[in-house]
Amino acid sequence: MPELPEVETVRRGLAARLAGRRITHVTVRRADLRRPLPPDMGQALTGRRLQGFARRGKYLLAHLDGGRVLIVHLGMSGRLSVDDAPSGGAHEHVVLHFDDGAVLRYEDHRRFGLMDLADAGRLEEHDLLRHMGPEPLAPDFDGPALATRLHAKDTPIKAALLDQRVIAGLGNIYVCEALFHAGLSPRRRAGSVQGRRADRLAGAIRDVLDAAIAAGGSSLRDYVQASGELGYFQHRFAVYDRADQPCPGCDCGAGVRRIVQSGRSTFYCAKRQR
DNA sequence: AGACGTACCTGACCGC
DNA sequence: TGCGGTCAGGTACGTC
Repeated sequence: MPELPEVETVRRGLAARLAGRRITHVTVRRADLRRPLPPDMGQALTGRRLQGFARRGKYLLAHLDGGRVLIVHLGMSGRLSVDDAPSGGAHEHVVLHFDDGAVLRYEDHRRFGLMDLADAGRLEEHDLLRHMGPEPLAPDFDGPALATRLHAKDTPIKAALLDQRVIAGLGNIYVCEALFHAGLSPRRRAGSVQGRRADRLAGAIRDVLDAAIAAGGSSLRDYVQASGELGYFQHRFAVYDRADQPCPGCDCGAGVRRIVQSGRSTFYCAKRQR
């Protein structure tokens, strides 16, 4: 689910509501997510103040006073929402209570998400983060930076962009959308995306992510903003989940095509994407 | 190196 | 109404 725009939207919502608040109580109802929660997590969090929220790719990073960082990944169905009373639902796995009465709930019905603790000073060396590729919204991300990552890669560009070591934060939706806006076929060899093609793709990635963040992300099944509101970028998809429908501004007779690459659905327009 | 299948887990949906 | 099959925004592993 949650790809970079959804995690970024949640990050902003949590920062606005919880930065500076102290955690007074932690309830762990299920510790077996994709990997077990750190056994000492409740103890490590209780009494700590949340200094701020950062993001690396699809990972949310909650910085605590005392120099530790709570790392959260939402997997496919993870949801972080604040201010509501705990629902007590079957998939509410972790609940944090704050000194001003706020309640942060982590729900994840598929349990593909994870949480871990790290030292702030060595965050970049953490196993989950150290192999991650560049941030597509960083100021120095551009065509040449992307071209370097793709150089000599003998795999379809679709698969390369899903690889978090190549570029951080993209998932199935935004890869499909960015390739459409760049006019590049998902089947094209990654290594052939150089020069002006790489410029176009880097720009398309940035534009799609910016637009999705501005829309509060894409709500398909599980995703909501930290406030509980839905995102609405799903109404702007050009190709994702639009098989057999016409793509915007295109007179291709066949419409959007769905194929399967490395086991995942890919949506594209065979006329406009080469 | 990379392609591919499989696994993790639950729920929604579709056809019968 | 129920059942089986398929699919889903992610990632990690083993095997060829």
